[in-house]
Amino acid sequence: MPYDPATSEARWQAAWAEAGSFTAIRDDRPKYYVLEMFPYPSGRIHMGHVRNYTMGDVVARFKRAQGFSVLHPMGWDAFGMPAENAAMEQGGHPRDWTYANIATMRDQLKPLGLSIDWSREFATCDDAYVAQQQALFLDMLEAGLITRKSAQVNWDPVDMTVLANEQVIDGKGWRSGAAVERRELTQWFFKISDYSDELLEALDGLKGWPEKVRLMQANWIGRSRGLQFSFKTIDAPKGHDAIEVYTTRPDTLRGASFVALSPDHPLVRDMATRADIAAFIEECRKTGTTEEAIETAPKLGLDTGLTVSHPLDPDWHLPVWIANFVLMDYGTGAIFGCPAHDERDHDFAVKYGLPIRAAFGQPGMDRAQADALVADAPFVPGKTEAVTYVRGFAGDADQSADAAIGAAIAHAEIDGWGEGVTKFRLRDWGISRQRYWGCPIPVVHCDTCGTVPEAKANLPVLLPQDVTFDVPGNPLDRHPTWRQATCPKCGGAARRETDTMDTFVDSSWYYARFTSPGASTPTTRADADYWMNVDQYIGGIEHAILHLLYSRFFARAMVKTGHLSDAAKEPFDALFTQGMVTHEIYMTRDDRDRPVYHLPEDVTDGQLADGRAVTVIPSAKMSKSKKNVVDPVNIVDSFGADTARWFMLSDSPPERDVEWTSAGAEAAHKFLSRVFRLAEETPEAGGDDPDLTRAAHRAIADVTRAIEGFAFNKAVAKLYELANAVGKSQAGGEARRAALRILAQLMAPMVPHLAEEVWAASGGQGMVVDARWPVADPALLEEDSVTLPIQINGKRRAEITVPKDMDKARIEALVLADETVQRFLEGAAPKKLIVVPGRIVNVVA
RNA sequence: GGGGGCGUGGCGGAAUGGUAGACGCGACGGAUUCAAAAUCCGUUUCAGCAAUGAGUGCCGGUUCGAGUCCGGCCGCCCCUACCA
Repeated sequence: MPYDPATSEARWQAAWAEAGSFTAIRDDRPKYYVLEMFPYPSGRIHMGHVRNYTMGDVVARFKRAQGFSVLHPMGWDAFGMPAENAAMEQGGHPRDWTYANIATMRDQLKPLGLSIDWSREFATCDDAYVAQQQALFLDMLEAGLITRKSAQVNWDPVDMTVLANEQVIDGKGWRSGAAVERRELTQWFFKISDYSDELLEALDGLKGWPEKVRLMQANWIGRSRGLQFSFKTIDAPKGHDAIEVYTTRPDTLRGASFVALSPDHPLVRDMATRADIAAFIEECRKTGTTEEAIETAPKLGLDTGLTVSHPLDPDWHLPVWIANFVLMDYGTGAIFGCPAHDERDHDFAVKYGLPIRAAFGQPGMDRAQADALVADAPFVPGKTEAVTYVRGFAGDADQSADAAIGAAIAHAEIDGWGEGVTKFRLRDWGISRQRYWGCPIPVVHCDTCGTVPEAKANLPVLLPQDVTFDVPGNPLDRHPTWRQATCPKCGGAARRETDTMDTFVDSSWYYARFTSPGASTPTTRADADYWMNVDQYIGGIEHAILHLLYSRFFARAMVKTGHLSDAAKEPFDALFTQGMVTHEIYMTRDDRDRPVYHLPEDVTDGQLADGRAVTVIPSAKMSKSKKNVVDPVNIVDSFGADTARWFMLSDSPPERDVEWTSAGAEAAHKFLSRVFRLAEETPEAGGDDPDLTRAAHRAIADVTRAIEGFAFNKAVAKLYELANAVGKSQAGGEARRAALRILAQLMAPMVPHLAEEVWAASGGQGMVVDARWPVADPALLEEDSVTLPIQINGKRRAEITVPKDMDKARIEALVLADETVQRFLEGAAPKKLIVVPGRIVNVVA
């Protein structure tokens, strides 16, 4: 019987489903919760999904075999823009589009044979999920975790919608192409910044997370210590007696040469009646918000004519400028410029002819030398380096910047003109979206009572079905009746909030919902307490910051609102970030020399069907635009799921990118066919083979260690070795079948269907999915004799094979008697002889 | 600018400070076949017929011994950024 994954994989999947093998149940086994980041239902699964879910499946099946009660669920991150875009482009309704996509993708995912408890499946757009997310929102609102405030947004005047930063391209809306405006809107915010310090401090405890991700989060939270103080203004408009500034470098205060305000600063706004200032603000607005634009934008400034007095010397007056590089939403929107020790300030001072005065110089420099040092370029040494202050005001002249900053803050606090402040880069999380396809924010606006939370009894607030997308703007806004509501407080007429929630909200607590997906509250504590935390979370590095940070915040919010216990405030014990699936890119050029890309399946040996040669561009992430995509469905159809799974795990370490090649896929399939044949064709003759038994137990130890260390590529290599050992062995009958059963068990987490075939063919009891993970016999791991390499002066020159417990003295004697050693020693005695038992011998001549 | 990571055969990649290149791909040779596919058996870091020599981006250091540890360069990749 040939290896026929098409029929056998479906058969085993049915058998597992029948047995309920993957239904997660609370019992007295230790629990293990494996979770892969759930997919967006875009319409088709891609190779990245296959890799992600295969890795999770290896862990889930492995832990299950080791006796854990495993929770391994799947769901859909189902709200979001693409559904609305599809409705706009092709008509139809976002809901229909989404659920149709989910059905398609579920059908594509199931043939992969993942050990998922499908009974827990949900989509974040399900009414039940919306209901509980809204309940959670109300609880958070009550707990003081949510606020409503005015914020600047990117507004697309044509589509009449708010755009995310990444949807603004060159200052234009990505869809409409219209120039994006900045608008002030009142928005809902989660008060994540209340947790800045805690979210930062707790990173240290996340031992199971990659260092890199913890660092990225720490940088994102961005804690800094500095001095906040004000400059007294002279002749400023009413209400602006002082300009508040924040600085992390108060030690350079006496090197200040100007004060600069953000174009959005309140003082600037109040002065916008002046034509030159209004024009300047307009000019700054025009500079795009894209990275390139910011990077290449020249420093622009406008002298307001105002002056301020220096806090250390009231007679010292500094000019007040408006500068395009000062951000309103960091610090106070105003800075003092110290050109001597800041690159931007230096550029600015040179351009506008402002003085450049050094606060410090190289150790030992005097004031003139220090000023000369900074004339052409700023002097910005590390904060721990010793420098000499030539315009200092606190602490010794010779000290590090760190010491001087501390002294400056202390000085300002004692004198009473400033205070030490810790600031964070992390800002509150704005969740209002002026879109239809998201979770409605469950509040109403009442003329009498103001903004009022919807009553829990009235949840869920569901989206209306009768909407169209043929006109720009939010369909909820223009719906004839949906907005009409009753105020839960006074019973009067009220208007429903038409903003929906950012889809990051949906994915910030789905892991908790999986512990009791049908509950009529967000979670049930017994289930959440049993299953949380997620023991192993697996997903892409692209979610290193936002999704994971929001989830950490949400877990804390759920603790505060009683939906999780304190132990779950860090929801993910261990995190693994897997690499991408890449493929070569095949390109030709059209008659106007524009690139034309070709699908891998249309290219054979570097040629198209019509014989034209393609240019091969090095591997990159699979993307539709480059056409370097391989559809998992095609692979599963032609080779079977196990081949796709095996390939995804072999070759490259899981955290690195893996390049999909057709040769590799064929090789994987060839190997699996060979394993299948080995199991089918077990000869009865031959009897025992102690070497094979040893190889099997060696493999148990190695594969177990490799899987535990997320080194799936190494586990695969060890399985090749065991399969090769079986193939070469003369063992027959039960001895051979015993080795094959071990092979089946060890391969089961990776290629579960084939493993069942091999298990059944070699006399395994029941299904391998229910077999307990094998344990290596320590006695079989020990070799009787060892081969010791002999190094002479660190170079390997010979080797000896000795019984494994031979004592050092006898080994030394054997080494010295060795022909090669004698030749190198030329009769002399060795200077030194190092014997590392069981490992190596080194002769120092 | 800031932060992080990585440099090992033709390729993907192995290697608790202890035989560099496991395992796989590719290539080459052979068996089988009328022939091919499939399969099986070999060889495959480089130079050399060989003995042997060289070899983990470059330079230096620590060590009996360095791909691995330390210092300095070079190159590539990723993230992040006018954050005061």
